[in-house]
Amino acid sequence: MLDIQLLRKDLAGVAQRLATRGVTLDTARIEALEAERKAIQTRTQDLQARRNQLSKQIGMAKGKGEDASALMTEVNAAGDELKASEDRLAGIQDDLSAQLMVIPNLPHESVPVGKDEKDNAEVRRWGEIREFPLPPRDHVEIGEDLQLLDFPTAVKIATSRFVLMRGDLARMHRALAQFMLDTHTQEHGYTEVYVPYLVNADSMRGTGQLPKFEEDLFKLSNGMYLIPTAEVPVTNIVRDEIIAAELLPIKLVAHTPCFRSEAGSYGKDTRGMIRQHQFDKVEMVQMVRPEQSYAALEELTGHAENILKKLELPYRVVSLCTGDLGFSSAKTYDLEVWLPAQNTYREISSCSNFEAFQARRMQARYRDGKPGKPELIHTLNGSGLAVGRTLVAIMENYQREDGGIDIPEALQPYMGGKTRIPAAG
RNA sequence: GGAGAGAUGGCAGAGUGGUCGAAUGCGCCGGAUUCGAAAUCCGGUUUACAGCUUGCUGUAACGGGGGUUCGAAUCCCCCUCUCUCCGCCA
Repeated sequence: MLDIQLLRKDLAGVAQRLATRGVTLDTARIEALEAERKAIQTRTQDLQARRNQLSKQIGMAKGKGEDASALMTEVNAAGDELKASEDRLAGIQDDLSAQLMVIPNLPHESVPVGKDEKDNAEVRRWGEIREFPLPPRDHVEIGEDLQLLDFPTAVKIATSRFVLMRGDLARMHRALAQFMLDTHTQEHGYTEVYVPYLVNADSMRGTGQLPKFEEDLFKLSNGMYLIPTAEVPVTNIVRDEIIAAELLPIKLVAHTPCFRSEAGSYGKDTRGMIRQHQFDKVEMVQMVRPEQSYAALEELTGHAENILKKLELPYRVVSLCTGDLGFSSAKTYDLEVWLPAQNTYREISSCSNFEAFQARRMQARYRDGKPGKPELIHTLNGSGLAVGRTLVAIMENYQREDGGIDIPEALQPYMGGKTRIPAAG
């Protein structure tokens, strides 16, 4: 959520910055609503003040045993107008806040201006792309040949966009999550948290999934939602809290399943594990002082990169352009891992600074100990990493000509010392 | 699932229709005392929003929503959550 004060002060400027995201702000409507709000609110508060004053006098008069009927007549006379004024004000404020809730964040000045993913700016590359003597096979072929990856059975149990893993592949999937968690907690200073996988609507509003993106979520019959990312439960830990300044920055990491309806992605990535309704992810979240959030974004992105480096997977870092930025984000770096079978880089992590956008929705603030009002914190998060896609990347980059898969050295301790998933015999 | 109790400020906990944003205690901040500290004493200490002379004034908020009333923390209705006992259960 944007700061309403900013919209009042510089509506044209806000509209201009939103235009770089391809969003058109109905400034005339907002201006009209805001003008009416101001008039009605002032009027309402004056009427309330008058009523309070008279009611207090009635109380005092009755306390002294005096007749208060004249006062009561007076306060009754203004009753209808007050009620109408209050109702009108509530209506306008609901309308304004509903509009405010669907306005995306303003891009940071360092974000490249562009229309869509084609305008994203590559920041750096890391790692050497392996040469294959024969055309590299994709993870589906590799996994199915090994009989460790099974899509038809998952479809039978559930529906499409689910997967069943067996044996060493299921184990490597688990090992990856453990490896990531250990790295972030032991080397990067994060505290591991275990969180609910179902959340309420308030939490979804807090991080920005609601009200605008309900169709992307799985909603349960009791009104709760399956989390699309650990960002939701983890970030909402600080909702409605005032944090002591010395506790910042807060750095949390969680491993959770993620559930996405993938509405609107029909026909996209239908093959394999790239786009699933259910996938695991290790997510880093930071809550920081505002002046530190951009340094924190670089740091957090580096933490995600570290995982790829340890696994020796080639990747590149991309700064999303204004048109490709997520709803709540002010700036996002995507990490894209090399997938040899697709002969391209594919997103494996997304690291974002939300500035105060989520904090304002969540009323997540901190206090310095200095006098004055508590201030909104800044929130960040990033995948560290998407576990399923990391598994895909390993399968494809570490595939052997005999059909087996080498296990990256960093992962071997988590696989009981095994160095390879052997070819099917 | 059955029975009961409850939800008030950072915490504990009073308050059952009127000058209550809310006693008291703890905590926290400032000051006094002290060589310094503890103890003690004094003062301060919620948040959001609005208006304008930016420091004041006003409005709202006692789990959430609705209602009664001139006036609601207090009365009524609905919802949510928490706790205790019993049952069931990973």
